[in-house]
Amino acid sequence: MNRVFKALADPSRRRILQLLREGPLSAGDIARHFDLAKPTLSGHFAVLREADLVDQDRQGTTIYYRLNLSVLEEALSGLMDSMGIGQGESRADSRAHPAGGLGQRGK
Amino acid sequence: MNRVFKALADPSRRRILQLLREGPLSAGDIARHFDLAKPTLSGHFAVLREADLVDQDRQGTTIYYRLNLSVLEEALSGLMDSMGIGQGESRADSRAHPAGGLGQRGK
DNA sequence: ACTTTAATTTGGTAATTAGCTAAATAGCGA
DNA sequence: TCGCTATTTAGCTAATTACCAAATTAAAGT
Repeated sequence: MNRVFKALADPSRRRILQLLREGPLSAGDIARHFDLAKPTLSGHFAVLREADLVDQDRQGTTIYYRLNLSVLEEALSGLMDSMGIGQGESRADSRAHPAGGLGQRGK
Repeated sequence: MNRVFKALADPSRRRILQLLREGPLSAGDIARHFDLAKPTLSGHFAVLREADLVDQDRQGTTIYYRLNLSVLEEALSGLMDSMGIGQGESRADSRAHPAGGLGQRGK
């Protein structure tokens, strides 16, 4: 879980996860979206894999990465719970935050 | 927003935010919960302040830190949206994640 | 066996980070 | 002003990180 937040700390890695949201992509496909050398990207993939945020899946000579959404969800959900975000009768007199914060979002 | 995720990458800092959830605490109060030197904690406070995750409020000789929940909420919410978490008809054939993910949580 | 293509591993550098001790600053009360 | 308490700033080190170019591995096709 710490690894997940460490992984999320880098903008390139967050970007990779976003790209993967539409479906699996090969390392090369992803690389095309960045201005970084492939080894650099490869390093980012390794971090994401170690955080279990993506799964690898070799197919011939190309390797596909697939988003592991549940791990991300769990980490985020865990943090939110530990912070009392989500449904938490806004604890603490920390100058109550108006409204329209998180909670139940979207349609 | 990048600063927020960078700030969240460190476990001590996440812990500080959690402590602050119950209400404002002085630097010393917080320090008591850790096995770290005060200057080290002070550094963490600075990171949290720069990410705007906490506000400072001097009162005499002691400085109180107060959680800025809305900034955290916005960052998390932003990431979730960009990832399609929350209400997103689980896009991508990425082996649909069973159920009970995030979404609308809590009572 | 050789070549090509896709991606990773290796090895190295510069920048950042987390931690420390010691010194400085800030407010307050005697 | 002196001294006390609370916290930060300064200065340093060790570890980690992001990046790259060059070399290596892996899978296929010729």
